[in-house]
Amino acid sequence: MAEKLVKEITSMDEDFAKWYTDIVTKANLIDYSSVKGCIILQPYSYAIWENIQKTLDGMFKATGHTNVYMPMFIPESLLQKEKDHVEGFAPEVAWVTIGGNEPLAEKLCVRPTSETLFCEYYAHTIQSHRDLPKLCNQWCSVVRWEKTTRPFLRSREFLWQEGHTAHATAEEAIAETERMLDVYADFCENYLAMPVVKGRKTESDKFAGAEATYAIEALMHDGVCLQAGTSHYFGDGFAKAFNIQYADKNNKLQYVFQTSWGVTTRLIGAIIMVHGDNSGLVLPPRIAPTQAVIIPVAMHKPGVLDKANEIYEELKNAGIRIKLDDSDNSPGWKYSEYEMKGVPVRIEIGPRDIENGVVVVARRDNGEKQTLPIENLAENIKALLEDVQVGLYEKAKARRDEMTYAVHNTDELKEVTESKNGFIKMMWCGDEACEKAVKDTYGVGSRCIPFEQENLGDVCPICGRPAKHMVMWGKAY
RNA sequence: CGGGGUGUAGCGCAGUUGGUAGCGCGCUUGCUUUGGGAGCAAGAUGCCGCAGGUUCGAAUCCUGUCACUCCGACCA
Repeated sequence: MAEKLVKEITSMDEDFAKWYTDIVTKANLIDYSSVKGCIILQPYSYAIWENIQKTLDGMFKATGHTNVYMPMFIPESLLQKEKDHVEGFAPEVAWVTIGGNEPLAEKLCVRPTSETLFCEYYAHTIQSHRDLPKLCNQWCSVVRWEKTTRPFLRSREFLWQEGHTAHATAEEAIAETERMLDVYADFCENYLAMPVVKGRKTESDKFAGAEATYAIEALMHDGVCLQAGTSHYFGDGFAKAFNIQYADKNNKLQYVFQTSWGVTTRLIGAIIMVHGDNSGLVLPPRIAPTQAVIIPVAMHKPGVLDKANEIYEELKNAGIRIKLDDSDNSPGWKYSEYEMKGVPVRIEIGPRDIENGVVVVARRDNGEKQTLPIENLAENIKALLEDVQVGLYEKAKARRDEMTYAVHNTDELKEVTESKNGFIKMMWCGDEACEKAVKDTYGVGSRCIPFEQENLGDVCPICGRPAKHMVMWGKAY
């Protein structure tokens, strides 16, 4: 009854946008709230976020960072201290102007990001070179009043983490910026099974107030690019605007050098669009709230539920995030439900299996079914989860590579941009006019200047002047 | 911010020339079922997005408005 299964969600090849919104609602990831662009994270997507949080938080702590919490309100005067920063964010800031029944003397911005708050804090607490480096992180939500919104990818309020650090030297701050980008790339590849391209943003695409912005870029199933995380180097620009100074070893006052870096619940959108298929979500085992689900078949028959519970206990004790669904829905219903929810492994157990001392195991990534002995099941399931994790990464990487096109001249650029989506590698002279021309004429923007450069020619295909970098171009969410 | 689409039961949708609201799924109860979204029976559920207007009478026609959604331009 394959027809009946796919009827539930739109085919990703027919209408990718519809497929995406079908999944976020039908896999019970989100619900829409009554405020545009503000989504309800249902238990299932929040559980994914908690796993992301837990893992990343461990990685931040391992690199010496500590968590803090800043207020969610920023006085207008504080936000305005750094000119580029306020200009970049002003168009999408939400303001609080009334407290209780009284108009406020100074309006308060609902944080779109917390650089200014951290700067105020650092100005208060950094006095000596002994106070450095200052390595802080914050888990919170921020608000950006977006005009067009999409669940996870662009909402008006979203959850994220923002790291903010202050260092004695520029070199140290730059090293921090790069280190945290590496942490993000490591996390995306090893936990989310999502290959990323590390690179630097062009001048026009930098974070408001940054001296340099680094990013990891991922490619979605439809060939559209997604910025999955950013890491910014601020130089001493914010320090000068907020007067963050320390006394160095010679008792001379110096400005600090700062960084910030963040990833958001957008990563959940990325997981959906990198791994999902026409049966629904597909979750990498290392991030899946439920790694394996046990579905008892004919569970009213004697011994079935007992055996299912026995297996449940064994797998749970082995450290597998396991769920036993003994609800009275039919087995077929459950198969579809957990496929929709992307649970990596399904374990079926019925009277026939019990008789033979086996279970039927199906993997979500490729649909393969196999029969495994109940003996040593935990070991086998663990190995299988590992297989799925690696398999998902390999599959995503192969697809990304397949959808990455090296372009050497404008004819090729025209041909590629008119016929397909994907990453486009092409040389660039470094002039913003050429960057804009690519965007205006061919509809693709610069995603980043990858750290891993290739030489695809000596000149910029747009203007013919000497090429400076290979740039990754593409359409983006 | 431009262009389209949609608002009717929890969800998905019908609703004819205007006559006072229906179907499927889901939900509740009971029995039978259970290896790919089970069957039968009996139930419950409506500010027809909101506000005006036309009319004896509006889910239906008119005006306004709000929300959601998709496609573009801009942004995590």
